[in-house]
Amino acid sequence: MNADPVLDLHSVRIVRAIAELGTISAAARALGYSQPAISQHLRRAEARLGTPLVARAGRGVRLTEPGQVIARHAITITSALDAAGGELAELVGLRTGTVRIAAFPTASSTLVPRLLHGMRRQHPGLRASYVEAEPPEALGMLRDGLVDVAITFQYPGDRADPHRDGDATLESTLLYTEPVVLALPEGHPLAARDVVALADLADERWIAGCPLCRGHLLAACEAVGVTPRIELETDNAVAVLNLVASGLGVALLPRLALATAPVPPGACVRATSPSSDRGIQVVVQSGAGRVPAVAAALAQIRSEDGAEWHLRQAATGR
Amino acid sequence: MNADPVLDLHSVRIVRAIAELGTISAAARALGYSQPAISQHLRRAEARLGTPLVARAGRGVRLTEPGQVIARHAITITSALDAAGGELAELVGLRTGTVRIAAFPTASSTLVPRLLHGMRRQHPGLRASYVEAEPPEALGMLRDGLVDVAITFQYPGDRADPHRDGDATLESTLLYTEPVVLALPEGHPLAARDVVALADLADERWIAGCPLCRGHLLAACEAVGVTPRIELETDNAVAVLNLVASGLGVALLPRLALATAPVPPGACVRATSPSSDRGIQVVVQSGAGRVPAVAAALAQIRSEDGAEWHLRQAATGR
DNA sequence: TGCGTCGCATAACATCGGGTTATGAACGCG
DNA sequence: CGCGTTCATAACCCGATGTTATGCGACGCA
Repeated sequence: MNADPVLDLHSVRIVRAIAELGTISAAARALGYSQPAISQHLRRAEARLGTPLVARAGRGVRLTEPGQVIARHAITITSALDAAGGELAELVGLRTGTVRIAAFPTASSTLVPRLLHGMRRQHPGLRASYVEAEPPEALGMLRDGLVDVAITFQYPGDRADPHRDGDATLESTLLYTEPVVLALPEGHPLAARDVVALADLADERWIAGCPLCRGHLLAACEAVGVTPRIELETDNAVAVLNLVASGLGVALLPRLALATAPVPPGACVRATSPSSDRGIQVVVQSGAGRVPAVAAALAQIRSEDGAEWHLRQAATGR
Repeated sequence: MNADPVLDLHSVRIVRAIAELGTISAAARALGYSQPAISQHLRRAEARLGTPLVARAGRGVRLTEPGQVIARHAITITSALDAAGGELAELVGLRTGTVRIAAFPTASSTLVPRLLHGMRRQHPGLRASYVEAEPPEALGMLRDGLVDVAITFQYPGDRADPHRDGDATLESTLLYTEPVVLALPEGHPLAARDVVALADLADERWIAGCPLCRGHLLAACEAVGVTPRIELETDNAVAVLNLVASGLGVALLPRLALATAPVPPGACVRATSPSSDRGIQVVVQSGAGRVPAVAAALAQIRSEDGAEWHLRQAATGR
C-alpha cells in the first residue's frame, strides 16, 4: 500500500499520444479534449514531477528524456489496464463469468437441470457451478459468499423463516408456490376421498422428510390440534413413496417431489385439508442481481422455470 | 488510440485495497481518504462499469466476480505504473539520465574534459555524450533536439549572431569572455609593442581560422578601415601558431586556443587595439534547464569552468 | 520576404467530480 | 442486549480540470 502516485493515468495517456502524434493539438484531438486542456495538464504534471516532459520543437513539440521514459512505459501500463477493462467488458457482456448456484435436493433433478441447460444455451460463455443444500444451509452459503444464487423453499407460517427476517443483505423473490400433498397407501380408507383432513390422520404413523418438511408436518398437525406419530424419517422422496406403498405410514410431500419420484403402485396422493402451499424462492445477495452473470441466471430461472411451470399448471387444470 | 477507459487508476487502487483489507473503512484509512469517499467512489465506478464490484458481507465487504477481476489485474497495473514512476524518480533524483553536449572544437580539449570529469564525479549515474560542432551547427543540433546543451562562442558585433536573434526557444547565458590576441613572428617589428594596432597590420599576410573566426577578422579589420590579405586558412590552432612561427603570416586567436596549443618558439602573442573579446556561451533549449540532468550539467559548467576560470584570471593578474 | 496557416500558451470562466463532516442504520460481539 | 464497528446517505464545499477566446511564434509558400 504505497502513497499516491505522482504519475497518473491521464498523464501517461497524454504523453503517449504526444509521442505518437508529435503535436499537442493532435493529441488533444485524438483524446477528445481541447488543446489547452492538454497544455495545462502537461504543465501541471511537469510541476508535480519536477521536470519538463515536452519541449517545443519548431512547430510541434518533442519529448524530453523524462517524457520519453513515460512514453516507453505507456504501452505497458495502458495494455495492462486495457486487459483488465477487456476482461471486465467480457464479464459485463456475459461472454464470460461464473454463477454459483445452490438449491435444495428435490430441485437438483427438476429445476436445476433445466436451468443449467438453459444457461448453457443462452450464454455459452458463462460457467455455472451447482451445489445441493437445504434452504438454511443454502442461505448460509449465500451470506458467506460461497454461492451467488440460492433456490430455496419455505413453508407458510414457518417460524424461523429465513427469508423475511428483515435480512436486508438478501433479496428473495417467490418463484411460484406448489401444493403439499398427502401420500397414503392405496387401500387406506381415507384414500377414497379427494381431500383428506389432517385432523383425520391423528392416529396414523407418519413418515417425515427433511428437517424443514418435518417441521412443517408438525406445524400443520398442531394447527388442527393433533400430534403426528413420526416413526420413520428420510429425505429421499422415492423411499418415502415406497414406504407408503408398503403400508408403513403416510407422508406429506411437496408436489415437486412427485416429479422426481413417480407414485409407485400401492400408493396414491391426495390433497389435504387445510391445504398448504410451499413457496419456491430464489435468493441472491442484495444488489448481486446487478452482477451480469447473476442477473442472467436470475432471468433464466424466472423465464424458464417460472413460465414453464405456470404453463404446466394451466395444462393440468389446477 | 482508444477511447477513455472506464477503468481508472483510482478504482483499481481502491478495489485492490479492499481486496487486501476486507473493509471499506480500512481501505479508506490505508489510502488516506475518509470512508464515505471510498463508498461514493465505488458507487460511481459501479455505475460506470455497469456491475457491482463489492457486496456487503456481514461486517465488511466482499468483492464480486468483476471486483475480483480488477483486483487480480491491480498488481500488474500498479507495478507497471510504479516502474515508470521509479524510473522517473531516478531521473529526477539524478541517479540516472543522459546529457548530450555539443561544443566548439577548442573547447573539446579544455572546457569539455573538465566538465565531463566533474559530471562523473558529482553524478556518477548520469551519462554524458559529447559532440564537437561549431557554434552554428551546435545551435542547429540544439534546435533539432539532437543535443541538450551547446557550448558556443560569439564575437561582439557578430551580424548573424545566433544567440540574440530573439529566438525564444533557446536560452543562452554568457559563461565568460576571453580576449582575442594577435599571434605574430617573434622577429616582427610590431612584436616590440605590448599592444598592436590592427590598423598597422594592413599589409600583413593573414592566417584565418574557422569561418566564424575569419568573419571576426574581417569585421575587426573593416572597423579600422583595412582589408586583411588572407593567404592561409586552417581551424587548427596548433597549425596556425606554427605557421606564424615560420613567419608565414599573423593571426588572431582567441586566448582559449593558447591553452590547447602552447606558443611555439618563433611566435609570440600580443594584445590588439582595438581589443575584442569573444564570449563563451552555454545554450539550452528554453525550459530544458529544468530537466534535472540538464540542470546538473549547467550547474557543473557554471561552477567548475566559470568559477575556476575566474580564479585563474585573477591569479594571472589580468 | 511578406503572408496565411498551424500550433502552443495564457487568461478568464464554468462546472462537476470528488472530497469532507455529520448522521443514521445494520451487523456482530461481549 | 447494549456497544463498537462498518457501511450508506445527505448536505455541503472546493479545487482540479475542462471550455472558449485570444495572442504570439513558427513554418511554408509565392
